[in-house]
Amino acid sequence: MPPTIPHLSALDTGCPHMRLLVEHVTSKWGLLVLLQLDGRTLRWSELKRAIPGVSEKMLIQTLQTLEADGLVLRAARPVVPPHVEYSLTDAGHDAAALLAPLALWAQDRVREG
Amino acid sequence: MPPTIPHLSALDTGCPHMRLLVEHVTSKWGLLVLLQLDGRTLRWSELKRAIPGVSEKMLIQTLQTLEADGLVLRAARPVVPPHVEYSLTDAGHDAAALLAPLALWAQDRVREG
DNA sequence: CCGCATCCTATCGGATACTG
DNA sequence: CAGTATCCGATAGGATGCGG
Repeated sequence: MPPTIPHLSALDTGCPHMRLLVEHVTSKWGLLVLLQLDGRTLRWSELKRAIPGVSEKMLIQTLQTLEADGLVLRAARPVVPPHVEYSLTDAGHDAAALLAPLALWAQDRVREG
Repeated sequence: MPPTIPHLSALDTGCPHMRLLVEHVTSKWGLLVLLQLDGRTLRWSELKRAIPGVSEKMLIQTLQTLEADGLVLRAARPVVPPHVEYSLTDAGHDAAALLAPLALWAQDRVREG
């Protein structure tokens, strides 16, 4: 079986920065947030409802991490009560596009076995 | 921006089994093992040398997890001293094929920012 | 050469309560 | 509504030493 990429020539598999970013987007809630925001904009409360089981702490923390990574866009309107919308940046959409097939593959595999 | 997949219709984003498998293949050492074994067979000691910084405990543990998931194949020849070879199953190769682009994307992103 | 067992610590992540 | 603050248990993962 041939390798998927021209073997490791283009990839520094040990790079810690790359690892960190991968950890962020594949983390328990990071993955769900990116998939939920793929192709649409959601308010904080909508996002929370769309991801059953997530705690407020983890949702905020995950969103802040992904925002710092430049994957998630936070748009706050200064009204009362507060109105905050989350969406994906172009880079975030790229990430979602890479993660969706991975999630689908994993789901298909566990359905059989 | 249109969604990457026909929105969440085919994907149960909350499925714990799917999550677990994703965690395994994207884990700190799981990712590196799959990429290193992509397209070639390595002995345990070779694999350890190919992944700088990995402890024996984590390497074994990771390999056993991936083997239990049906992604890694362990072939032990009953000689002394022991000779054990690791390679990818077809499913493991599929996983590597999905992970390599993700790793490359992450690497390209951290190089800029 | 390959792997198991034990200890130890840092971090992840859940529960709860409080604020502008 | 959209967070912040604090506590606390579980686990990931590193260090070390032993065994066939």
